[in-house]
Amino acid sequence: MPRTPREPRETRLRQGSRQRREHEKQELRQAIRDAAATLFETHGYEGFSLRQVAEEVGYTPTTIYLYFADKDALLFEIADEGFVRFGEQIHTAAAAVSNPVERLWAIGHAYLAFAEQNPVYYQLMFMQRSDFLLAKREGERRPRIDVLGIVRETVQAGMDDGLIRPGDAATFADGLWAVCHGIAALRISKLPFTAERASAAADMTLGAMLAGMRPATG
Amino acid sequence: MPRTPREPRETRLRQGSRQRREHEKQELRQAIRDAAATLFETHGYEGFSLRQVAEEVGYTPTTIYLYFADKDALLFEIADEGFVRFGEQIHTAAAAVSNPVERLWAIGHAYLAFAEQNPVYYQLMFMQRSDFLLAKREGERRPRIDVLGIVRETVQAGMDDGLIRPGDAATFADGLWAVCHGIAALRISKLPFTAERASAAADMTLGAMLAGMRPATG
DNA sequence: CTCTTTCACTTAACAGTGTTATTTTATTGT
DNA sequence: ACAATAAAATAACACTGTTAAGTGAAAGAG
Repeated sequence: MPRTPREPRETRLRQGSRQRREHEKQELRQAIRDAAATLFETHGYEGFSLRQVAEEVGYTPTTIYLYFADKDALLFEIADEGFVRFGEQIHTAAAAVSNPVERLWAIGHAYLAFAEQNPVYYQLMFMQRSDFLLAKREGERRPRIDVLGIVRETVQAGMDDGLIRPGDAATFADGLWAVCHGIAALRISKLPFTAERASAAADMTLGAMLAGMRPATG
Repeated sequence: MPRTPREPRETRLRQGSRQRREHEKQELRQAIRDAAATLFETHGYEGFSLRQVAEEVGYTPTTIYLYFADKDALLFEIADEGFVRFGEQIHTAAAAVSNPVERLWAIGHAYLAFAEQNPVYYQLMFMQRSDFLLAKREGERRPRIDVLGIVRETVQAGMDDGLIRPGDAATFADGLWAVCHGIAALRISKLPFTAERASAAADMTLGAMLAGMRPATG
């Protein structure tokens, strides 16, 4: 039989109560986060309001500040969820293909698919608040997502394999990112850029770029 | 001697007065427009406020509404000035080169130069309020600027000359626009995308694209 | 079981924003 | 000098994010 601590029952009760309260707090925090996410997705960046979130979740606006530092912090958490989803999709798409050039193609299309399927999130993450892209979370050092890193490594692999003309892999990666971002951004902006047109432009552009990146003796 | 009209002096005075008043009105309108433009350029899209414009120009906020329908109308006029400046720069750059492929290169660099030199305007015109791009002004039918048209025609000319692989000129144009917009947008977003890096990416990307667009037997 | 402290939450308020209806002021026409 | 007209200002509404102060209930200590 183990020795009984000094105040076994009381402390246990105390801790249980604390735990329960903490749990409830996290639950409300999650509820706010969820309400904010859906409200953001329907109303968009400009129409997103803290007060509406409070209304939706059934509390006064000031209560939000007990769980989030300010509007930006809440917005950042929404973006952060988008970043992990984005990262997963890019990663699985990249992992499915071994040939570096084909992998670049797959990454590009996964990128554009995310933008097409989550336009409001893409807008937040890469257009209105691209500063979030580099913002490090509490404690973490490196930013949440590193698409550019994956692309750069893949380009480098292609160069090593002789599939891509030698050069600065980082610059190639920048260019590929710019191409994808450009198509995604034009598609999302309310220009007469239909899904078909964007898709055609993407295939053409990525194709031309990857073709242009081939070694001279191709 | 010509016959005197019924009320020569009075009507002339009347007209003069009216003209003067109308002139003053246009002057104030212009003053508002100018103040708005500079204020917009310093404070950016999000920090741009009608009330600050009124303050700057020395009137109450409501007076602005006697000259502009609403904030959007004022913003549109600012954007519109940007569009004409942009159009001029693109046009002169395009006119300086005859070879279609070289002209595409020149247009691309003129595009990026404008974005680099007028980031706040570019942001308004092509990022935050790209809907202005298609909005037709009072009376005019077609939208203010048609970069895509120039690019498309140049691509078509390149195809006709056998310098560009046959295909859909519109899709090629879309792709080239996307590339430029992507680089400009990434550059403007506060990412660690220095001017040199953007320039290198631009040269590489446009180069690869134009190379990839060459006929097969190149 | 009572008292005190702690904590979640609300109320009230401030400083802004765009926008509208109403009222004052100045200018013009008769 | 007086009436019509146009320009500008006041006051107000409905919002926004955010902060300081107050309230009420639960938790901890004696």
